Amino acid sequence: MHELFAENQAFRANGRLWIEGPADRFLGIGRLELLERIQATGSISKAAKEMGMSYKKAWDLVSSMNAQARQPLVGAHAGGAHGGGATLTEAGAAAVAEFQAMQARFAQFLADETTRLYQ
Amino acid sequence: MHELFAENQAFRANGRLWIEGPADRFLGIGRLELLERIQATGSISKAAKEMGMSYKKAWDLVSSMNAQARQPLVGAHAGGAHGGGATLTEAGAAAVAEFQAMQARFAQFLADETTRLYQ
DNA sequence: GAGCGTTATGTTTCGGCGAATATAACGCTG
DNA sequence: CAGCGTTATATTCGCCGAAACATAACGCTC
Repeated sequence: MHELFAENQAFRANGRLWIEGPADRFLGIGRLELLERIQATGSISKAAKEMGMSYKKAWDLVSSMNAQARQPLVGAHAGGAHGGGATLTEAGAAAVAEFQAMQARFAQFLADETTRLYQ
Repeated sequence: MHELFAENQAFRANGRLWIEGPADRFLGIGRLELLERIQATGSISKAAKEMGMSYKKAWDLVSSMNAQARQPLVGAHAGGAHGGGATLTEAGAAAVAEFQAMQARFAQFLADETTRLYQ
């Protein structure tokens, strides 16, 4: 394949990976990062702000994930001590861990394919 | 992970794969199909029509690929016997073959990951 | 009970990308 | 030399998905 490319060896394999259900996307790289930041901040709105995403969009994503999973991945409540908050459920933490592992295997796949481009 | 999903086992790993250069995407599943159809029909406009794509978009894609490759992947000429036409160059045929192989490995990766979701 | 920051949800606005349209040139055929 | 189907390229139009905006409710604190 390297024979095909213009001089500099800056070509590489890249891609996107996700898990999808019958109706909708379930988990992808963006949703993963959102879950990670909800875990870190204890808040959907803080997580959204960190990612430069509107609260509404973040909430829609959380809603989609919770609707598709057998158990909700995120637990949230309005009002109270600091206005409310959100936390990852046990199921949410498990989903994060498993999709991180899947992402890691995908990164290795992409690295292998990039290597193969030049061998 | 299966513990997480709602009843029916309709969840699966899915994704997109492509080769990118320093400035732009070089080859993806859409560009691959376009090249295959150019090879089959001998025409950019026929290939575009088969894919429900405007000629302009198809031509832009061909132009992008030709610009990034050391040798053009598609040779085209206007006028003549049947108005003109386009064919895959030797480099184009090689690119198609190699990216098809990469796609096949990716399909296997996705199948493995989908299996893993339920094991 | 007023204030705060959050969750929760609907409505409106906007920008970018693809689609559609337009035009020219090419070179064989009849 | 008129006609055809194609390549080649610029410009305009339209739509849809994302972003922005708006509003309500919640429950703790002071």
